[in-house]
Amino acid sequence: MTTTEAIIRAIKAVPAGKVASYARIATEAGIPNGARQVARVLHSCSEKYALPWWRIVRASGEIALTDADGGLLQRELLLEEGVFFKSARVVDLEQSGDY
DNA sequence: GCCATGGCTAGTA
DNA sequence: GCCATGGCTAGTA
Repeated sequence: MTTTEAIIRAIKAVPAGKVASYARIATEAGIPNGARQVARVLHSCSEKYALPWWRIVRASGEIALTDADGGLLQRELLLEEGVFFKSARVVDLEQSGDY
């Protein structure tokens, strides 16, 4: 299994209504400091592998994408799943983080 | 705001 | 070199 495959599996394992950080996914995939690999996979493989890309946010809970770039859509998708927000672009990790 | 981090890939030799 | 990061620090209010 390649690291990319491991990352894909880790992303798919995040349940609806929850979010995970890039670092968390990287750790799950066995790449302790591989947050940027997760970013790369999301960028290039989301469509092909039907990844729940909207469930991945920054370690702070903040949505990484700009509103114009998809951040607005991400917020909508998360709200539909019942994810709690602390502010417009920041997920409440106490309630909706980890799993 | 800076910069270390790590695997992939386009593009050169 | 790229990438949808992360953690720490300086420096402002």
